[in-house]
Amino acid sequence: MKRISKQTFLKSSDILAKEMLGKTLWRKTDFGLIGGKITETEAYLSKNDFSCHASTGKSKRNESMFEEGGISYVYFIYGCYFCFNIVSGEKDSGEAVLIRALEPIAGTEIIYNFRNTKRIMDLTNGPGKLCQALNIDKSCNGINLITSDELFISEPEQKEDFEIITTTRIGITKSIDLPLRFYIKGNEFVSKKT
DNA sequence: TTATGGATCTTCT
DNA sequence: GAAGATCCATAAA
Repeated sequence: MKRISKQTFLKSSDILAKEMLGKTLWRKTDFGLIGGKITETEAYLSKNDFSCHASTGKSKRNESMFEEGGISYVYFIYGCYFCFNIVSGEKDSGEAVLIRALEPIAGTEIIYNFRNTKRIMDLTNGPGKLCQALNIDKSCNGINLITSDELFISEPEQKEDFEIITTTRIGITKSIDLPLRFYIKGNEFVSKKT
């Protein structure tokens, strides 16, 4: 399978967020390889975006967000869940793309091991859910998504055309008016429509 | 079918 | 000590 070039990840997060739609996210587990098509993303910008974790400066928690594009940023939230981000832009810019939803395309039976639901729709349609589904935790923070075999991204097997819906982000309390959430039109594996 | 609140931990103030 | 880029069970209508 064909990996994404490093140049792609060096773009700014609002552009990268749209380009990640339709790409495939892979995760190696003890039970086999899991793959999913990225159906929903959100961009977090380095400037004038106060809901971005990097907006308050570098800290122990968000330091991998300041790496250069192509590194993973995983953090723990609300006491129970992880969220998975792809760092974008140049080193020290402090921006990232949050992956909010996937469509399972490989190793679906393995995902059922990690997720306690029977409905395929509920396996990966949310940031916390897809981290459970792919067994992503804090140990996945700071992984190089271009070179790693544990966690990486590839071009889809078949190119397909789809329309991108642009809307506002979910679950934040600052900079809520910015149109930085993107998803594939008509796809059922998104966390929320409209 | 929609609305609400609890779970539960890391980080920063 | 409080807030947070969430999820799910339970309650109400």
